[in-house]
Amino acid sequence: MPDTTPKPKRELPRREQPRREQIHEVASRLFSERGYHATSMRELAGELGMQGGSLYAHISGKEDLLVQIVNRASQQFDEALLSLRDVNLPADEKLREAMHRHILVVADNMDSATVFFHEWKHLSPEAYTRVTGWRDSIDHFYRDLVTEGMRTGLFRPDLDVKMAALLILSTVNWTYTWFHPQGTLTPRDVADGFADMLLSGLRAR
Amino acid sequence: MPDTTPKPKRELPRREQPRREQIHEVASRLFSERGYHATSMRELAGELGMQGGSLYAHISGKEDLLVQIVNRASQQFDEALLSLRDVNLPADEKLREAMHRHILVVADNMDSATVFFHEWKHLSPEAYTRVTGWRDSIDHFYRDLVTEGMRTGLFRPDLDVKMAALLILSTVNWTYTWFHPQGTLTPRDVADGFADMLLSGLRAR
DNA sequence: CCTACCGATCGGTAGG
DNA sequence: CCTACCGATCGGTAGG
Repeated sequence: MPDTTPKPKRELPRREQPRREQIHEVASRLFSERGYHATSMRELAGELGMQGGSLYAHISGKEDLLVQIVNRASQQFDEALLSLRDVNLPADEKLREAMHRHILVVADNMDSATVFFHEWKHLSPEAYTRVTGWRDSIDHFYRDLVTEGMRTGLFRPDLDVKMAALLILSTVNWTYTWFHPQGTLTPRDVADGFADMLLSGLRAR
Repeated sequence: MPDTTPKPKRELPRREQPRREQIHEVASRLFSERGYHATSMRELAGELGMQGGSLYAHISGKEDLLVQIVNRASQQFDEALLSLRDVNLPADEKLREAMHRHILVVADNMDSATVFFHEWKHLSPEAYTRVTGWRDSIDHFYRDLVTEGMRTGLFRPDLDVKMAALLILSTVNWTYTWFHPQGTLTPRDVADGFADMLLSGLRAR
């Protein structure tokens, strides 16, 4: 298919993002702060310095925007975690690394992550199914990791795999509610701290 | 003509239940399924078998409904946990009990809990402040619990109190996303399983 | 990207 | 609790 996108009359300065990228970013912020349905296209346009109707020169509709945000978030989780599958690491170190990557994605995309966790249920059936597939694959990743740890003798042999995976997922996902990217704690700090406690337990020896 | 009215998905509102109670219940369900802003007062009225305008004979406005739901949820968390403060139990057993109560509140009010976690940021300043106060007091409760465990030698002496409290809170709060009250796992199962793993760790001895 | 506009629907009210 | 209605605002479109 030929590219029918109209060429801009002049090159934008390099530090300026493409308009679509700006829209994505501002939409993520507004959707996360006010919620998807509570954000009007006119508010979004206003923050971008344009009129409401002008948005539709760049996007096809409001739902399209939500789908984009959620899709890109899923994709980032996917890339971060699934590439770890084949890495040759002991299960405990792999867990630490997975949690770090997982938290990094959340921390680097606090807005999209919030939208992702809050609005994915309200997507159209098609997009909904894709997100459900993502959730399953991430869940599967952590279950496999736990299973491997048990098989290699690094993890307790009596673990409930499903519950252990849920325990891990809870801690990394919930970061979207409290983490402050500008704070003193880095994603590395959080991942290391959480992984240590999860691996060794709170109880004194 | 047969009655084609769709039956309510959960429990049939009991006839002797006050109207306000029914409204609260249905509103919780709709707000949790579709989101607060995406739910119209006419949909809510429809599910209750009345016309849109008739709702206002019972409530003062839509926001009032949200405030009620969030307030009652906060209250239930408060009652469940803060009464544990003065109970004389070793820290590990108290942790298990606190997690059980916490998860029980979520499990018994999946809809309100979802609304609570998703919409509290969108409340009016007054209600927002109250919820923030609740969050702080629950956070405080878990931090005190961890501190006590360290002081009495039951917990590792090198714990980061703040991080440990966040770890615990993550696991109990996140249950609102995956727990199924009709499933085979009971809140007791989840609390015991999670508490065991948190206390003893995933690592083999 | 703007102006001007569409039908639909929103939360809420008046009067019964 | 209903009927009838309000002004406001919604997402989106046409034509430039």
